[in-house]
Amino acid sequence: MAGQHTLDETERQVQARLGDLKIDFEAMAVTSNLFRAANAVRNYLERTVLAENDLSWTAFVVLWVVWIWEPVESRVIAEEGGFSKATLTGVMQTLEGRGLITRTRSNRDGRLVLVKLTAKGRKMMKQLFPEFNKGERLAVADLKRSDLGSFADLLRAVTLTADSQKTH
Amino acid sequence: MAGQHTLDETERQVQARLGDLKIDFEAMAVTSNLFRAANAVRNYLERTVLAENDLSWTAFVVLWVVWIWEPVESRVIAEEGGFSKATLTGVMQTLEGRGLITRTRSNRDGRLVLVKLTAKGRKMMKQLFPEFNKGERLAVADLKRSDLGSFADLLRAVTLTADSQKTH
DNA sequence: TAATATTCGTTCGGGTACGAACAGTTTTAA
DNA sequence: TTAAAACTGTTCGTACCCGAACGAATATTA
Repeated sequence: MAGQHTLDETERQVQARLGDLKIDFEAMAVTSNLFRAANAVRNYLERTVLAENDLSWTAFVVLWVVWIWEPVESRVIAEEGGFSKATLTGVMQTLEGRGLITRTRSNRDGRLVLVKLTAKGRKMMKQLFPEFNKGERLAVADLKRSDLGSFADLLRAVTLTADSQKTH
Repeated sequence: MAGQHTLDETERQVQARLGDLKIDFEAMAVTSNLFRAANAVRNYLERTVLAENDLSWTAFVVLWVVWIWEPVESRVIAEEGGFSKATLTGVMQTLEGRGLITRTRSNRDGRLVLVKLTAKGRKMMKQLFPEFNKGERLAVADLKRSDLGSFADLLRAVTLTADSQKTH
């Protein structure tokens, strides 16, 4: 997945196809590398820690959000995890079938569904999350420790900007 | 999708569930924000520029790689785009059906498939890519221009580290 | 040369992933 | 109070998305 072509070569090819149209290559490099990085980390964690527990990435995110904030409403899980309600319904059906979470309709507001972990789900997360975090640590192991904070800030800024565009 | 809970609050909840087990919260923040950012940018671009041309994210990536490097072998597209060969086959069938790409078996090596853009595909990319790049520029518009280079470098470093773990 | 191993793209099965349409619930307005 | 509007989670249809198994082609080895 590490692009085998150099950045310079790519820029030349783009310009050859667009004449002298102005392209923001720095922005292009950021988004391109953003997806390479996210994919690489995700694939790595899916193939190691998560595969051992037979969990997909999304299933893990759902379990994580519920683990931290239970009891939690479906809409919060979708928003926190960054996927649609439709996706969430399917994933939660799988997780409920495996006895890892429970869903109950709220008494206070009949539209809401409250999600909790079962004892089995809680036990799994207590063992799984520390291993997952070890994987996260490995993924950033080659970065300078002092860069991590500002790195996270840059990523947060991108998220805010992109999300704000969404509504306009 | 912007997490409505503060980072501090999340850390407290994690520690409450794990006792004094050591967790690398900085690594956690980086990977968590990495996925929020990638998702936010992807959703934004899919709903605006790509939706106008009825293209999925993956379909666009395939078209982009072919546009730049045609004629190009399937395996290169998969590697460059960061998805599996199985995924690629399906997406290319769709794109071929829409008359945007062509696939021909290589004479030199009968295992390889060479992919090219049709005139229609080329015309689409020439109009589409500049718009897509405008979206990329907007996504990083709130970052300091001088930070973009090092930001891309950090992302590249994460990719390299995660990919190298893959083989071990 | 002939058996073996490797590489490539496809197929298959199962699990995401989304927007749109929907039914049920609650809130808002008149 | 009732009609309209807003909100929540599910279903539906379609398109990804992956690992594993596969068949065909090429490379390697003896």
